[in-house]
Amino acid sequence: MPTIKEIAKACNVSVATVSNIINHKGSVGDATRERVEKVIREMNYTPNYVAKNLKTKNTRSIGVIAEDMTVFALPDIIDGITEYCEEADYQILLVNLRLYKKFQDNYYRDNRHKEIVRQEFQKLLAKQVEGIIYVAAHERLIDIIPEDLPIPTVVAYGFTGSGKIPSVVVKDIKGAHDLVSYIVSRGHRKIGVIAGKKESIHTQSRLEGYQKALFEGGILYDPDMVTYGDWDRQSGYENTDILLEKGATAIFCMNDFMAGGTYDRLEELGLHAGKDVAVAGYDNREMACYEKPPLTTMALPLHDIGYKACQIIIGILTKEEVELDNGNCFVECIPCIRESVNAVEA
Amino acid sequence: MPTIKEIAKACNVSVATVSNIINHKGSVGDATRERVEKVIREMNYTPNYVAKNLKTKNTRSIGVIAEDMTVFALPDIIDGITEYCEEADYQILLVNLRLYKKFQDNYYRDNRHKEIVRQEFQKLLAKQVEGIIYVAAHERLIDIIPEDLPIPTVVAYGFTGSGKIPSVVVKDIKGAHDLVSYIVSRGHRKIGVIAGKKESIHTQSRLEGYQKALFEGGILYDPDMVTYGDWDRQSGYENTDILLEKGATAIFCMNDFMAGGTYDRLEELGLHAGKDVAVAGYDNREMACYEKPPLTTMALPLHDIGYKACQIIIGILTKEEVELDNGNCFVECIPCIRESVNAVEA
DNA sequence: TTGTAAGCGTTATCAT
DNA sequence: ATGATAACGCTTACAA
Repeated sequence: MPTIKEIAKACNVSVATVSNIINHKGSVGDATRERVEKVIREMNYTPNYVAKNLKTKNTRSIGVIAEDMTVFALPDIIDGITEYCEEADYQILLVNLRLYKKFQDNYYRDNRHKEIVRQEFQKLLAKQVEGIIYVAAHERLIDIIPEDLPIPTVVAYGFTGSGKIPSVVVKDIKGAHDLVSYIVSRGHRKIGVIAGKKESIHTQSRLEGYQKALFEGGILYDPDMVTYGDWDRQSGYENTDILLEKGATAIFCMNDFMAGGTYDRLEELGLHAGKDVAVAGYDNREMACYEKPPLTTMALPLHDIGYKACQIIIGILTKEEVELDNGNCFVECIPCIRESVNAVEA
Repeated sequence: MPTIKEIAKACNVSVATVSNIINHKGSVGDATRERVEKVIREMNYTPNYVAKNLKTKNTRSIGVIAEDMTVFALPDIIDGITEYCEEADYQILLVNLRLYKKFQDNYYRDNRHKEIVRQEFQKLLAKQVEGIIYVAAHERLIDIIPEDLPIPTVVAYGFTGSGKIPSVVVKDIKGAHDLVSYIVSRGHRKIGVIAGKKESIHTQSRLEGYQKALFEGGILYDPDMVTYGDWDRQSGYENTDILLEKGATAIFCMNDFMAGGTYDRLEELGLHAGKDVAVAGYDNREMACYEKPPLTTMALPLHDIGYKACQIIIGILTKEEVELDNGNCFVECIPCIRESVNAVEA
């Protein structure tokens, strides 16, 4: 690969002139410009960005640290990041922590991963990225981001608690609210819920959304109508009976898998989802539209989360900061109304 | 961020000494080493990699060009790449072409994307990556890789045809063979197939595997027993009747979605998959294990494809080249035997 | 054991 | 309009 020096020599001009031509700076005569451009094409010259970056002290690159690429939310979030990067002409340095594979399910309680994260930040810093996006595998409090970083950081799909590090998260309260309001609008008054794990932020927010929707519908909130699962299909299956016994005509499951479990149990009981009992899920996983009947659910705005996170970080870099709500950016879910929530018969 | 010069000054030593200490080279006195290391820690110094890379002319980074991150195969492939990179201490520069979103379904017939690809290779070259992995969204002939690249390239999940650019692909023939052999071993002699699109490499290889398995089982190959779908659930549904009329006791669908369609039709007919008719899929998509009954299928070795691709490219860089079969590396599928293939009654 | 200095491929300042 | 040259932060002969 030729260098700018060789181009200069081949053209009998100085490197400064070649540099000016490449970067459309200064003023150069038309004749020399054409001559140099021709040689550049012929010799297939591309400027060495690492040299350029050293000199200009900007790399136009941002680091993306993913907790685990293979978790369902991540690809879409990263896709959103790459879309914004493409528009803004930034490059991405990708780090995949593979936390699930290394530490299993509750890696985030394992202290070993804190040190790993610290090291990765350091490496990215050494590579001179201009900002870092940390992508969590599921929403929770992310308190392992070094606070004294010389470059901006934002966390996508997780809260930071810190006022200094912006986070981009799902507008879960509104999502659940809208979904349950829809169920109410179909005439249901006895709406059971199969929640996720109690300590999950998703669970707490979605429960709040549920409560708001009930309130607006003038429906008494009965704490006994909410059961807790563990996000797995089996736990949806198991909690269904409890809710049915309490007279629920509709069941709001906090994810699609548990809704699938509810479908299973309903079928066993000779009941039909979307006919005898209304069922709604959350997340809009791939299987949701293949269930019978297709499951009404809330799609997570994953792509937009990534897009926003990137917008925020590049906004900080270019001083065109985007507005935040107390350090957080909330992104709205997209309702997927399908056939599993029947209208209740009068 | 301090530079090596500042560290040197703060320690009253030369930059060479500091450099030697950082890189564990040359010989330095214990006293100075400790003093310098202490200052490095105190001043929170990290070497600037872009300067280092400029000097040493290696970046220990490889470029990964993904046709579209959001396609189901990609995250696992990239996960495999990152795993190997982590072991080998290489970094990843990620480019997401977003081809599906830009050009819809048959983007690869659209000539515009060739120019895009060329440009991305050029950019990566400028960034001084040491190798490039091109990750296709589905297996097919990839003939758009520039041939005269100064760095090694490999394509993952696609064939190159060129002897110069290695490709890593699924051992589809064996996968289909093993799956169909299993069906045969369960006593089936009339095995229909719902293939994918005719021009797809996946379709052709899996058909060959099917034929081999029949041959080994001493079963006549009846071309009328193979129907062609378009990979979508609906086409599985539609082709089921044809096969049933021909007396098939088992149906091999070339992907899980079409197998889902077959389930749907069977249910309508009052038949039970895994009882009245055996059904097998391919790919092991997320929904496969949630079907009723859980679908027997072949898992694609996506993670291994990425891992291998990365191994090959770093192998070339380190001159420890890995062995290839005519420029290709074939990776084996993993059978997922579940409950959809019943034993035929005597 | 430690220091000096050249050089990696650029950009940018200042002359000419 | 063009050219010399210093500088970016580092590594690496080579010298001391």
